[in-house]
Amino acid sequence: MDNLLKDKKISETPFRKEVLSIFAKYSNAIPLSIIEQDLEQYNRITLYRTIKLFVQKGIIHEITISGEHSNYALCKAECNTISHLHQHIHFKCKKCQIIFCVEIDEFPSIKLPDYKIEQLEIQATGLCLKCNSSN
Amino acid sequence: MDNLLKDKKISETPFRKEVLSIFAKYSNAIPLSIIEQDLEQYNRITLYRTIKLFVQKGIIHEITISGEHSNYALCKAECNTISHLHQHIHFKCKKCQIIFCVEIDEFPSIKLPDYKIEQLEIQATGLCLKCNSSN
DNA sequence: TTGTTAAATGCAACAATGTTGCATTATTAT
DNA sequence: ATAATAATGCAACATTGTTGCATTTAACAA
Repeated sequence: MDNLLKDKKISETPFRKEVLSIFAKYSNAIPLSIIEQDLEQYNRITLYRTIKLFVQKGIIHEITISGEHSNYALCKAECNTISHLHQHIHFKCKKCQIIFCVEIDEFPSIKLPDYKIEQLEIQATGLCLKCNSSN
Repeated sequence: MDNLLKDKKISETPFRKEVLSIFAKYSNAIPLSIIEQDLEQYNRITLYRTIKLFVQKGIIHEITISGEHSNYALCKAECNTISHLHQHIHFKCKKCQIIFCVEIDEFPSIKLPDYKIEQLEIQATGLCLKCNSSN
């Protein structure tokens, strides 16, 4: 985490470090509005550029859910610049509204004759661990 | 198709019928820009309201893919106002760039202990039937 | 440590996307 | 045909995202 920016060969600036620390603080995926809110030195333009760069470099990945703004979450080690391939799904809890990545043991595969499937992205909605148990 | 608007209990207007006919014309999912382009009597505001209404009424569904504008496609019969549950996945071909819904026989299920999964949405990328065979 | 170079930042200005109030027009149901 | 209701489209605005450019900062090498 500390050397993430150096590892990805991009300059370590206070702004980028602050954005990273915000991602680290949350265990779930967050929208730009949360980052904006939490940033000491907030600048809309710099934030857009930072997010774009982080996605490109495989530091974070974008989670898009219909009817919602994009959310972003830190990538695991297996991500790289070219593809964001995950052994996790994106889960949105209907009750607490929180969106997060959930690791799963058996990632499903889909058979589509004559197609070549290179990547799968799975979004699930329902009740998360916490909300499901407190029912 | 002809009675779709009446079935959903919303007024049949020339604008809505034209939007519907554009969806019918394409077999794949389309972004707003395509609809805009194809409409005789285009009005940005009315189009937004129409799309929103169609999604809400289960006439079309939104397909969101990271880094792209939303695409929309006609819903199958099994869709309703409350949930857009599909036995299909959303596929984007990396070569021809076309996004479409593909029916699949065995829709995967995911086991997540202590979670309650209510809906799954699957996006795949790769090569479509056409582009894969012409290689 | 300091100076040089290359990159990041932030302002201004703009482009695109999405929303709302309201008067007008069209559709629906009587 | 007419009254009631809903859809449309304009104006105005809000939000989201982008670009050029001058200034500042970080990285690197002397």
